[in-house]
Amino acid sequence: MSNTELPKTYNPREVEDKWYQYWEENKYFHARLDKKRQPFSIVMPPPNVTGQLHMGHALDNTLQDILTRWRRMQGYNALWLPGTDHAGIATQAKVEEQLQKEGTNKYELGREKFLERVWDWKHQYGSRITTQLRKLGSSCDWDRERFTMDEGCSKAVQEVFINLYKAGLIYRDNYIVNWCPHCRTTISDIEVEHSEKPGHLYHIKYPFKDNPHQYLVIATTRPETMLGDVAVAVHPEDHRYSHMVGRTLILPLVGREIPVIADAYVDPAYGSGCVKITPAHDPNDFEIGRRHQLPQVQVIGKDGCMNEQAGEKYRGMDRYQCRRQIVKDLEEQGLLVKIEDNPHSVGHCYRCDTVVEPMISKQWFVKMKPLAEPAIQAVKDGRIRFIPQRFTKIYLNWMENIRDWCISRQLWWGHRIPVYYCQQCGEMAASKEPPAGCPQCGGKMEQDPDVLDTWFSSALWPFSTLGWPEQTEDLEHFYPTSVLVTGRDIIFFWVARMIFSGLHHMKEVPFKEVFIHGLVLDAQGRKMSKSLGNGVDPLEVIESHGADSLRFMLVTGNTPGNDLRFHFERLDKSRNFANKLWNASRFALMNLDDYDENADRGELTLADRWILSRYHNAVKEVTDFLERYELGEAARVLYDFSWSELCDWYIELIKPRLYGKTAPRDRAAAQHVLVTVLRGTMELLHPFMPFITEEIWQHLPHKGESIMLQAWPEYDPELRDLEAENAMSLVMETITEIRRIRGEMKVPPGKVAETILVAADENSRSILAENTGYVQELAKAEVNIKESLAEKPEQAAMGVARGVEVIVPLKGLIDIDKEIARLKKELQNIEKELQRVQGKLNNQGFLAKAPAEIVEKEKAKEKELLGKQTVLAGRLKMLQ
RNA sequence: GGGCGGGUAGUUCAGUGGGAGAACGCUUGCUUGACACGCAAGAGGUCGGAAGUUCAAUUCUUCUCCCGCCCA
Repeated sequence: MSNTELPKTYNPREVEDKWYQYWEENKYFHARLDKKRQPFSIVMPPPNVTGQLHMGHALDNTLQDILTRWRRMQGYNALWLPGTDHAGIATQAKVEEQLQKEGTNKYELGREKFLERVWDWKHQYGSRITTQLRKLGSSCDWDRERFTMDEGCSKAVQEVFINLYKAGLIYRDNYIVNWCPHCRTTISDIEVEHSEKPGHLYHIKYPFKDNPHQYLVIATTRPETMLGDVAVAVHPEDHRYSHMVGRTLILPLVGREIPVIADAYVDPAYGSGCVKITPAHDPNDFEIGRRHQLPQVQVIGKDGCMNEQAGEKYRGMDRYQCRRQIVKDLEEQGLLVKIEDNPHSVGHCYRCDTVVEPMISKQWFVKMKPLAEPAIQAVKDGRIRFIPQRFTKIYLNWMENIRDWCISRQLWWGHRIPVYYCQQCGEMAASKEPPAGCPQCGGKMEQDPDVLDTWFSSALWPFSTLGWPEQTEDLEHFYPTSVLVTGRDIIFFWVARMIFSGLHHMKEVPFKEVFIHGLVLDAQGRKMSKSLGNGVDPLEVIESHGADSLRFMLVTGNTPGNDLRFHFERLDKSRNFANKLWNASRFALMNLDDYDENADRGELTLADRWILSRYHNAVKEVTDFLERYELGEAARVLYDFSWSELCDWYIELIKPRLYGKTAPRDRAAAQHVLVTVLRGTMELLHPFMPFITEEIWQHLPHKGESIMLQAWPEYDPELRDLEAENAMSLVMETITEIRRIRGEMKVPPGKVAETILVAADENSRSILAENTGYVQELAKAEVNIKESLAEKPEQAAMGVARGVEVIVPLKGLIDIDKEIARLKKELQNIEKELQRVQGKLNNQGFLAKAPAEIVEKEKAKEKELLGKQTVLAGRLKMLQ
């Protein structure tokens, strides 16, 4: 392809799929096990198998891909292991929805047929999200793709369950759990989201049995639960009530006799100081009930409606309908004292937002204390490090206050609990295979109908995906993984559970570092959600702006751990950047027809030495920032370097040489430096923008099959050339000064401006003398350098750059008034600066205590300012 | 109630114990042999408020106000 045929604007759609296919077909993502090389491994947080890519995934996977591509280029044996999650409730709910549309339901189908339907669903949609991850450019090892319900992961789940069961760390108990009446399953404590809701506090009279005219007033937010009351509690030291402890009350509407008990849990200041106790429908009451051996009366059923224990009148009513009825009935009987407004926190199901019903139920739990202990230790002693560090505290605080984990779910889709119950004697046995018969009586055994919490299997992800419980080579080489990248919203759900699981089953941490990122919010700062309809579809963005732009936008202008608002303007910025890179390369290619790497080259010029120095500075900074997980800063360095230094200056500076206005050897040198720096810049940018960098790199002179297999650019201190940087900035500032004067004095763009540069300093003079070409070319100026100038032309505009007087004679063109105004303003600024600097230099404390180099710097600054002031003030005087 | 994050240019956000930055927007001028998704020049900020530490604070400490999140 002829290079000059490259289109003017970069079109990502034409190249992205092509390169992804090329990479994947050539197995460049595949991590061939190589024990000689240092491993770098990441396991991908598995998205829901039937889900769709959202911005959160896009961010999470972009970060992982950047780290993986970078480490791979650095020579690590880099593995990024992808996979999907079976997502119990979510997936089951989708299939149930489907069935409903067909006019049937899972019960009609039966468990087996239903599960077939879910697998069908999984097969139909399971590749959707992985295809979408490819669109993003994810360089994960698809040969090792896993699924939480595949054979290996399922084996790991069974193994873990049985291990924990045998160790006494899994138990079954009748306990108060969170029940979602909509999802019809239990959920764990962290799956309950609390939110403040307007509500009421109802004050109700509970009369004494021995004296119906005497009563206690209790306060409750949920009057419907009174049907399940078994006691009224007061604080033991509450003198108002303590003498009543032991007496009996008659529960209104029900007529049940219930005792007055004393418990320190009661807050005497809340409500009336008397609390009704409903062990079956409140976690705190449950605990009190256990302490006092009270009965448990369950009055709300699994459908969220009142059951037969609620009494004939209320039975079948929905809990809220019942609440209204109870209030009405109490009022009629004169037992309702008052109703107060009382906003309070209500628990909702994280999946469907239904108000959760606390309920007593026989469920499986993981005993957390013994598991949490080592997990706390691993983070405390630094075997696992959180980035940013502040998440350490959040993690520890949660781990230290952890409660047992309810792991059974009343679902069909998931890992079925590997426990069998004897139908005859009730014996219970945990086993991978169905037992032939009861070990006690030989009776028939049946498996527990419930499945495990989805997070139970994802907790094993870092080792189950590497082959555990088999002792595979992958496991040996890649475990523990290097870093886990995930959102701050699943630290508890997932990160914490992987840590204790890894420590318990592998005896080693699952990862050494946890890189936490924030959430992608909409432009107004709201969480993107389906119900709000404010989500931005990454695939649409990729379609319109390209995956590289999306990726670049997601990592720039953001700090680790902080949320990120999605602004389309920022996307444009990234797209413009991609286009800039594209055009810089297009320009390079238009001037490389005769490029020969081994051609006889002229000496490097100042511009060459300068850009090489700046490039190596960028190499160092980018690498350092990546090491520190400052991905946004690394990207910023590359953006600034590419645009401001490489494009705006270097390319402009070498144009005369490329256009053959100087010796051919000079052209060859310019070509060489341009190719070197541009190619290196593409390599540095490749982890961030994999597609466009590959496309450009392939067009540039190169060796090798793909940019992604290139060695990461190495910082060469030999090429850092501070002298060149210094000299170049004098040239650049001089050019800028002339341009400014031209602009302000309205010198026509085409007109060459005669310019006198007066430099008393010999070094400056020689730098300018050697580089007049640059000034002439970029400032369109005819330059005349002088050591001093006795007679300064009156019809001229003037400025100072680094001690060099820049004089542009403008006979007939100059607007003296304008020049005077400008000089005055500049002098004012200088005055202000001088005041600050001299204030410091006159301060004895500063001179005595500040580091010598700082003092020197301030002195140099003062000198420069004074020089500038003298020149400009003199000029002003002359014009006035 | 406890914890965390944020408050910096008109807007969205970086950043820092020693001369306040970017993008977009704005003003002015440019079809300059890569790019108008561009080039050049420019205007614009008491870095939320108060006190303290320091030679020096936008940056560190304390208090305080506002916004957001998490936990109880």
